[in-house]
Amino acid sequence: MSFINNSKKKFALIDCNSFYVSCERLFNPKIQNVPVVVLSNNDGCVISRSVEAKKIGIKMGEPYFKVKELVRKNNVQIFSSNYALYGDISRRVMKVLKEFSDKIEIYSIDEAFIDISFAKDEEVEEYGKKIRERVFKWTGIPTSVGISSTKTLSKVANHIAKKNRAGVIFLKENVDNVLKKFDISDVWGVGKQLSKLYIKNGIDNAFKLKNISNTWVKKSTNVLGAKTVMELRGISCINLETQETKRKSCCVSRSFGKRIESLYKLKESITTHCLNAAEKIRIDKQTTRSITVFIRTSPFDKSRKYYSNSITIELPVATDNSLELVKTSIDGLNKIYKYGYFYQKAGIILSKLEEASGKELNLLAPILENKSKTLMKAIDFTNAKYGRNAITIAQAGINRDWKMRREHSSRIDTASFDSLPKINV
DNA sequence: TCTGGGGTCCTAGGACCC
DNA sequence: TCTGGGGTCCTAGGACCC
Repeated sequence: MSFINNSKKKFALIDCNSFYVSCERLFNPKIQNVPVVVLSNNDGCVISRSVEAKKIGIKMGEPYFKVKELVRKNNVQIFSSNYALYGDISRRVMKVLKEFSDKIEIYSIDEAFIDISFAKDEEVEEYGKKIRERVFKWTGIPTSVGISSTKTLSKVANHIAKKNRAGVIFLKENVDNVLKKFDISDVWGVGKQLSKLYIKNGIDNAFKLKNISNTWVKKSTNVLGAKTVMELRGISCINLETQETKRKSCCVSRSFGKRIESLYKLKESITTHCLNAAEKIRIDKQTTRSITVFIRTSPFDKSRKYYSNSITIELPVATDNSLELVKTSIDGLNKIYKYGYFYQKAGIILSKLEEASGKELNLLAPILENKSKTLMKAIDFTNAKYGRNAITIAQAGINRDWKMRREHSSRIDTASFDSLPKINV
């Protein structure tokens, strides 16, 4: 089984350039050729940068407050993240890509692998160009395309295509010269820790990694490390995941706009997160058997004592019922809350998710069960129609002064008519 | 003053069983 | 005083990804 002939495999990785920035640019002609940055939730960190912003020296993941001076000096355009918009544009991009191959793996919001093994070597680059052109024409989003015989190598190709602004890069044979110039920490699957380990052992580029011994890599890392090495050698062992599988856990968490102390406010936020998570799993027709509640103070604040704690509660019967989940999570919160700390973040994780179709063993009351199902349906319907949290429960709070900051939102939602720009004629 | 959020997979080690 | 060995299952925590 493991000796399939991979020599003719071809993976194309299509990755949207500065995706969030590109989405904002779709609706704002004024920000086309100027430095633009999109911030994470709470306007915390830089998570997307235009080419111009990169040139100025704004780093990925940098806290916003650290680059404020740079932003001011260079008149950088700032946007709070707008995931409703990005999600919608992403679906449109993926729809276009599906026309090029039905063997597609949507890997993240802004990138997808497709299998184009059917293309001949001499046609591949042309094909890549065609993909780029059509995505751009139909959605307005610029992309980079990397093509090679393994997913890891197509990542390398894509990285180079982005850096060179080449658009399309096809890495065929003789990749060694490319790999020699490819930084070890840029290799897909090599993170901070592995980089450290490799560099300590003199392996500082992808070529050296490709040539280390199997025994060493297996002993020093794990199966994933070994797979990366094989893939650099052109032996495909990370398959295309074409099936859209349901999630196995569901986490909803947020940092607060300002630190909070009171149990009362933590309850509001945990309740809100719980309602949102419950709605998410109901949409996917899933139920949960385990809920984790966690709270913590800021890990960056050295002037105060750090506190972080979590509790996991197993549910006797798998459920998707908001009220039940809220009640359970609040019980958990009561157990881990400590007075006297300034909390920065709270969240919940639903795990052990199951298909909702499975029979629930609630002997007590099928009637009760039905009633609550109807209620959940009504809540979901109303919230879908009138906006998230249109219907909520009192415990989720009304003021919510802990809500996250979003001071630079473009307020565009391509999936909602209400937020379409108004034109005066 | 101000540092995101949501996932997956792997492994070591404990619990348990015979 | 001496105190097996091998197997499975589960979980917490770590590392990685975007």
